[in-house]
Amino acid sequence: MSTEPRRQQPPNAAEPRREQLLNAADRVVQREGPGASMNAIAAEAGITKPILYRHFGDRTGLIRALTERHTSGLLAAVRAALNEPLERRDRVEHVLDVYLAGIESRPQVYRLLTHPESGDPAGAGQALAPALRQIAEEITKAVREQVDLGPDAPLLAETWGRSITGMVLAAGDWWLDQRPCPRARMVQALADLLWGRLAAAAPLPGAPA
Amino acid sequence: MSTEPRRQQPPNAAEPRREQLLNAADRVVQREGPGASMNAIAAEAGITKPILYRHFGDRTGLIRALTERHTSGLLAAVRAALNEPLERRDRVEHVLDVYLAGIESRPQVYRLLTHPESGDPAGAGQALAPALRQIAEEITKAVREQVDLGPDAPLLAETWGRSITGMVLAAGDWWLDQRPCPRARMVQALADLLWGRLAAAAPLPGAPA
DNA sequence: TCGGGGTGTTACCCCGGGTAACATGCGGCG
DNA sequence: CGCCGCATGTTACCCGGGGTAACACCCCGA
Repeated sequence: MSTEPRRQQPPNAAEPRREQLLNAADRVVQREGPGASMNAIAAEAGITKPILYRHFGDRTGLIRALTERHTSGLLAAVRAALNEPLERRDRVEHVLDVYLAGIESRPQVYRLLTHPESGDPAGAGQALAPALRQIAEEITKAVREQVDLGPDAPLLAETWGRSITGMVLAAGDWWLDQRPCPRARMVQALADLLWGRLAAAAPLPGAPA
Repeated sequence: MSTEPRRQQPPNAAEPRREQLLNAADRVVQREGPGASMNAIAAEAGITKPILYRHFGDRTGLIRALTERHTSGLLAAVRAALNEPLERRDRVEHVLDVYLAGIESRPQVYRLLTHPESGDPAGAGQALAPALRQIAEEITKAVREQVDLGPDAPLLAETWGRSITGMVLAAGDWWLDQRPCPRARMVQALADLLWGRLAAAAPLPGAPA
């Protein structure tokens, strides 16, 4: 490290240091996944650890900053899709498509977003990473505002927000890993599930009702 | 450690050592969550690390052994519920109830089961822990065998297996953390979602279709 | 000219996973 | 009886990763 001629990028004063560091972190995470070490990130930035800690406090601070950077895009896209003036089924399909397209285009970033990253002491092991929790809340809000669910509405909206997020997370993860079908078909499969196609389908000959 | 009179449990030769060690690990995990250190587990067993490594290879080996021990129960319960001779809606509710009851009764174990635990090198960051993947396969199988879905059946069954697992994971996790309602109501909310209640509900006054 | 803030370094601590090497107790067998 | 082998156990260590202390430098503005 110390023998190198200091930096590839000429000192670009226009870009604040913090951004440069995040860029470096980004590169490393793209390359090595969310488990990248602070040393590796520092090395990529051409510096040493303490500087990272000065800027971000601790590792989770860095990861959070990095996450927020990418979250905004996906979150905004999902939010916009949720409010598209379309027939409900079309709107839902659109949301699903936007989400899947988002994770498809930057898999490593997606891993970062979905990684619980935890290390929590004793207790709340959230199954949904913060970025996903925001999406869940977005869905909850949309359900609450757009659909008439009677007196149970608040509970149902919250439950469904989490549920749908978890459902799409698991399905998207598997889809990204296996690529069993084109995106459009995946969207259909998920929308069909939400539309009760499983519940409505006829039973097979030898099976129970 | 070394000053202790060696062990509480009298040497019960009938129970193979491995089981005793797993019991100790179990106790620690119940107490400290899935992040428990090997040192802590060894201490609980009244021994030191190398013995653990002799028996389980590495940490993931230990965790896997511990997981398999608990998985069988929940998995068997879910499988049985999936084949209960009931009306479909009742059967689904029963499965949901069995799952929620299972995670409710032993939260720390549940954390263990759902924790991806990863540390995977570059790539497949499975959103579903192995134990949950087994459940997903169980659901896939049930869907494939019980429901007529036409030519797309294989794809739909696999997609839905993962989807439903992820959905219930996320919802169950949140429910366990917040306890927003009794279990029976949660079961209803989830079954309603699968039955397309979101899709079928009337739109609210000011909202899009 | 002096001070202070941002940038940088080396060297260290602690902890947790994982291992090497050595000790001990005990059952079986020549 | 004596010896072997094996499981059980130990101490002491390595390594890598997060995190920090202490010190050095450069530049700019009062």
